[in-house]
Amino acid sequence: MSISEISPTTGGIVDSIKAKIHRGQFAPGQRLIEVDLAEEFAVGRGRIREVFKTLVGEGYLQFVENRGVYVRRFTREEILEMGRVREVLEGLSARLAAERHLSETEKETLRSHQAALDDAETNGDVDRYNAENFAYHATIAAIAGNRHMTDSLERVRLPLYRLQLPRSFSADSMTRSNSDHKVITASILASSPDAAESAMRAHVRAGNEHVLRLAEHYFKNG
Amino acid sequence: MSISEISPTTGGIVDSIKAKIHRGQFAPGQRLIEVDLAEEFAVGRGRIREVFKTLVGEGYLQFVENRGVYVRRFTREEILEMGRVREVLEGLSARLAAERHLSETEKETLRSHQAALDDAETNGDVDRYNAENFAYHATIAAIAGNRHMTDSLERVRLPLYRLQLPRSFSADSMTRSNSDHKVITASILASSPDAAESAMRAHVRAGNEHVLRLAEHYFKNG
DNA sequence: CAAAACAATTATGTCAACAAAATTGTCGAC
DNA sequence: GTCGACAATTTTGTTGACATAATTGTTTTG
Repeated sequence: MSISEISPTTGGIVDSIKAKIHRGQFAPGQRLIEVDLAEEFAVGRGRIREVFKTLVGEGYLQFVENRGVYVRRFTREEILEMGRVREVLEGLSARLAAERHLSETEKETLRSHQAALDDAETNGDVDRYNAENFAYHATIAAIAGNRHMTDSLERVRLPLYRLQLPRSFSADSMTRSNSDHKVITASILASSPDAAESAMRAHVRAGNEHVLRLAEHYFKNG
Repeated sequence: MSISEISPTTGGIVDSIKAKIHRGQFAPGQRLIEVDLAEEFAVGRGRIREVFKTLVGEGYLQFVENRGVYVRRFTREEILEMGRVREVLEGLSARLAAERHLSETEKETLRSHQAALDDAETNGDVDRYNAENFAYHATIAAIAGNRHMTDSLERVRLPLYRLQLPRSFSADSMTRSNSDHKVITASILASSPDAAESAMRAHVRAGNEHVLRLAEHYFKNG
């Protein structure tokens, strides 16, 4: 521990808690205690309270009167609904990326991410494929360059973070997923917005069906 | 003013402030003062502070350190970016509505909204057409029945509230807008998701171009 | 008269203390 | 041993006070 800990900004605490939720360190349904976090970040309870409200507004936490806040937990139906929204937003992401005139470095970045996916696929490395999959979609969104789209996407991606562990690709589904990726990558590089969007939508739609096969205990009320 | 004002819930204050922003009672860029609102709602400053943070998380307010919060104000570029997101989300709304098996009362509701639009159009009543336009899109979203879609839509609709006044239809643009509506209505009633989505997207895209013709002073940094 | 320097006011940032509610733990009746 | 009633503890709700920063108003100076 450093000698004099500087009090972190409110935004810093917000990001820190988000990161813990992303990593699964704060599990869905878990109750967060004001005093514990106040001590951890060395700030007053009021600050933590405000941080909680911000995260409620952003959809990360759920508030219950006189009982505090919980990491938000979704029902299967909610996740399927969010999946449909994600479908069109990821589709837009691919479209916007394809509409832009890509710089040579952007093209190279996209190609390298595709290469990483290909590599993970041929090696049958499911965990690495999963991680690269996240990075690939993030890269396309970054190239698309529409801040409000990425904001909206972040919200409907929330259930993915806690579902990323059960999302284990079989060798078969990994091959199918990556053949989608290849089409999307080629469409973006070829500046074909229509093709990029429809390929991405089909890709996300296929992934959403995975949710139907998950056991009940992953969801709220189960 | 009532004799004894009961202290409202945090959620009630949140909704009340949202409503004032929708109505334009709190104008974009306006600074909101903690003590004033604390007095108005008869609660402590802490409560107002938490309400502010929630509204920041939901995108209604902007926070500046040591200077409080302001009603969020967008640049023209931001509004155009949000317009593209709105395009695909409204498209999804129309698609989902068309995919559902509508009850007879739902069909009747949709038809009556279309009739109201037609009536406003033939009478050349621009203000009423504008109001009915809002109601029409809300009705389709309600029929679609995807809560997360409407949440996402609400966020990207934010600039519309403060732009609804300058959005004055000419007789010509009103006719064009309503001919879009007729296609959308028919597609939903005919259970044609593809047609409904593409018609809605074209409709929103056309409306977004309106933003390009607005004077600079409507936007942030202008 | 304009502009800078200073003072007064206003608004936000932070914390500590107390009240109220919920949760947990303990004990006794059956 | 299980269940309910009661007590102890924990956690959240709310307020007030004080410190700090920003804004406004006033005065002084060139």
